[in-house]
Amino acid sequence: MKFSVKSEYAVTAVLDVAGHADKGPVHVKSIASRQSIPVRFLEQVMASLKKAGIVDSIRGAQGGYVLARDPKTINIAQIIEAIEGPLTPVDSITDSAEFKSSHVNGHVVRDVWDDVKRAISNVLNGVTIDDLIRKIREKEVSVMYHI
Amino acid sequence: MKFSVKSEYAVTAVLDVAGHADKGPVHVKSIASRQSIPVRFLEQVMASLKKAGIVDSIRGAQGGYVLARDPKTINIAQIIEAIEGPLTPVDSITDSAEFKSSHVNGHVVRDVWDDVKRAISNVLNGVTIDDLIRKIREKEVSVMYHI
DNA sequence: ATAATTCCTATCGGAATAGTAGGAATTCGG
DNA sequence: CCGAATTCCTACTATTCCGATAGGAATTAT
Repeated sequence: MKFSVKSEYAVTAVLDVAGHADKGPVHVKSIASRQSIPVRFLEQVMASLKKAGIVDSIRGAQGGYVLARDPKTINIAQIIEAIEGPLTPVDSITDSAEFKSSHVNGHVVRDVWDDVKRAISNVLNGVTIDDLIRKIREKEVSVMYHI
Repeated sequence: MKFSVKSEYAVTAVLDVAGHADKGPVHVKSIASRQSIPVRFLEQVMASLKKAGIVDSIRGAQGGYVLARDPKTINIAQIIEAIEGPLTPVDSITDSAEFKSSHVNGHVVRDVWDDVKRAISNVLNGVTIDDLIRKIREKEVSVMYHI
């Protein structure tokens, strides 16, 4: 029921990279300072994102990170899975035990849990990085006018 | 993104109590053994459920727990909130900081988070104990025929 | 060569989870 | 009225996870 800060960082970071796609590879330090994320921590996040094939890295001086795919094909579910592992890992604990499915109770409860997961999954799969980038641009424009 | 075992226990226990409503107050020990939950742990769960007004307790010998309300008016969200506190506690961490809403990024991400929470809430609020009891009865019947 | 970067791995403190434990308070049945 | 059965209250503990820090190796542009 809680979202890890790490996932939040991850999405934010991907957005940041996407938003600076024009100016060449984005390095961790600048993402970190723009988004106020601990640099050293963000490094790890980026590593996971890379392993998941969401970003690509360019090593060495003037290196950094770049989106690995079209923002339209990256959704939030993928990012979160990159960080926290499979979103529906067959629910742990009470799973192993068939002896438990003998009390129908447990089974029914787990059905509810599954419904919840499905709901989460739907939301998360329905939002792409591209969607969010657009939203951000809109907001930025409205802020400009506001000044 | 994870559900605590405690919440699972709680729902299961409420179901158990509801399912034995006829035979007078249900005591923790029998719930625990039927549902294979550590007795001492379940005690605490029941205490929370009581505090939340979901069950009532009868103390002393032959005491036990009873549903405090009509099963149709108890939904899963209420039970989980009884255990883990408010389901949407205005999202913590990045909330306090207005300095962070200056990067629009964070804001957009939190919007997604909110959508997820709303989705969870919808599912959980939409399922009552009565619903589950019915489901259980159906399954039990089908099991009977299966024998 | 040097500086800037990603990469790899280890460590750490604090919080949360899941569970255990002791014993007080209440109440029923005999 | 006694004793067994129960809830109640409070503290403790062990393990895991989370957010973060840290050291240094590998890579590469300049």
